[in-house]
Amino acid sequence: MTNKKGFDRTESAEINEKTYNELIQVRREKLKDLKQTGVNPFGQRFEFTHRAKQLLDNYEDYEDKEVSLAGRMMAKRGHGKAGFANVQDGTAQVQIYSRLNDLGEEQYEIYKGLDIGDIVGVRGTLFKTRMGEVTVAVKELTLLAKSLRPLPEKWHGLKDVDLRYRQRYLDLIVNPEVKDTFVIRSKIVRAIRNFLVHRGFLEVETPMMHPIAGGAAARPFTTHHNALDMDLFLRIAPELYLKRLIVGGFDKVFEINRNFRNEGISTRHNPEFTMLELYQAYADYNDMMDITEGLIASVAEDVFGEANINYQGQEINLNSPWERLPMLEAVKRYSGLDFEVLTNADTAGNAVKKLGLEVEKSDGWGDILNKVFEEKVEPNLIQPTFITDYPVEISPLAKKKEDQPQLTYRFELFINGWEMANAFSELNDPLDQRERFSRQLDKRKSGDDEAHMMDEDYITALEYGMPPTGGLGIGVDRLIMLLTDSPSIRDVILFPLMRPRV
RNA sequence: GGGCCAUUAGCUCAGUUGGCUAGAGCACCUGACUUUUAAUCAGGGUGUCCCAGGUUCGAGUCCUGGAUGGCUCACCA
Repeated sequence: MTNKKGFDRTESAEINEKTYNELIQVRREKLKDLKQTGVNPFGQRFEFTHRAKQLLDNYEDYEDKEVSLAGRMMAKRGHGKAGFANVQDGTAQVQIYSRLNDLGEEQYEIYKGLDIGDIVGVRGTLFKTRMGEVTVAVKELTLLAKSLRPLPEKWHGLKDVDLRYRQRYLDLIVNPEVKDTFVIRSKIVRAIRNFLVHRGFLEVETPMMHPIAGGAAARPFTTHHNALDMDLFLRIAPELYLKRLIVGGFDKVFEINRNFRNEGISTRHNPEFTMLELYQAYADYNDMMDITEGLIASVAEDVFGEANINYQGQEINLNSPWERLPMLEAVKRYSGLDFEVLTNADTAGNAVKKLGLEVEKSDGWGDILNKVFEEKVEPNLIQPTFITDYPVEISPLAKKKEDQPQLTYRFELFINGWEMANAFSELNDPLDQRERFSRQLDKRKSGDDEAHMMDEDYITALEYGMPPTGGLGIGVDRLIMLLTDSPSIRDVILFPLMRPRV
């Protein structure tokens, strides 16, 4: 502010300053004072000997020894010529005790001027107070970064969910359980990787920008490449690229990465979400059930030490084996309708209308079956359940069953009523695949903009020959919600999509 | 997109049937206090009551429209 040459910047800064509220202005004044006394409010690298959690957990090892640590000041209690404060680093909070006698006039003045939120480095000896709290008696204090804005309230934390998502860094600073959730998220993803790598799967990365959005029924985001003057889609699934790799001779591959779907937002849907997909040559959907069961139970064991979990008050037992229930049987069990008798779209449609469900003219037998399933069966599938043998109309990439060609070797896994995984014996007949894509194109023409596009390049790959293959997709965010007992997908995504603030 | 709900100080929240100059705690400022811990004690209120209209002598409060968010339904994993 004293720089005469920077006239414009100085002036606008001063105008801005007037609009800041008092709390921010006070901190800016302190910043100015610090600079004037020759203290750099935004310091350099600080070498510390310990992290807070180490000191708390192993107090006996460090008692009366000199330690140093760095972190953010989260609370401050003054006592005249001495004071306590809490410093929070990446591991925990530890108390520090600063006395005028130990620090000297100059440093103690700096300490007194510190605000909650400031980032400091301290060096001193470790002791326990009368009340038994592990504390660093500070000998030397270094300001590493001045904080110019007040933190949210110390006792209630930050509750406004809008602010929590938009300013996740504040959420992480003041709500410790949020940090825990994301640490667990990282552990879960690592456990998945370990599980698969140990079983010989190769992690690969396939394109996120697709000329044709395929591998799922969903509306894509569109974008544009300028140099090629080409429209592209953000991927809705990596499936077709991973199967090209199976054609190419990678027998076991997986990818954990983002998919993008241009659809509604809810507590279980974010436009970008993390998907695990894996493919294993010479395997089928039964093998995929074994892998799914093993993977989820083992991840829970790895991260929590047990496979019994509680989600929002609901006990869920992830120990294998899980029920494997053909869709036709599931529908019979929960709706009373027998689709082995209702063998065409008309009779099935009439029966379903009696249940109060709406049927479109374009719906085939399989679409109608699926509607009944979603409406009557899904909400009942709380404990892990594999629903097997999906109708061919809604499974354009799955191999038909040899004995029941209206069905496919496909399953979905349901836990807590949610679809958690989707898998099938992959369709490797290029002629059948072309036929399926054509049916999807018909659906597109009749207004279904989630139906599959024709992918000639993928069919060409199949024409070179793809071994019989089992493929599996698991919604990683939902798995994490379940395992961390989080009610909203936004609680397990660091920066969920939000409308920008005006 | 539909329905319901919310929006008041930096944060967490009160605010009655429409009625004085809009409140509390934390945070912040001044002073006291050298083992406190939601430190304490004395003093200080820092505000576009989400926005724009309207009704009224008078609106944080009632009405209309809008913004943002939450829940929920629809679509989807």
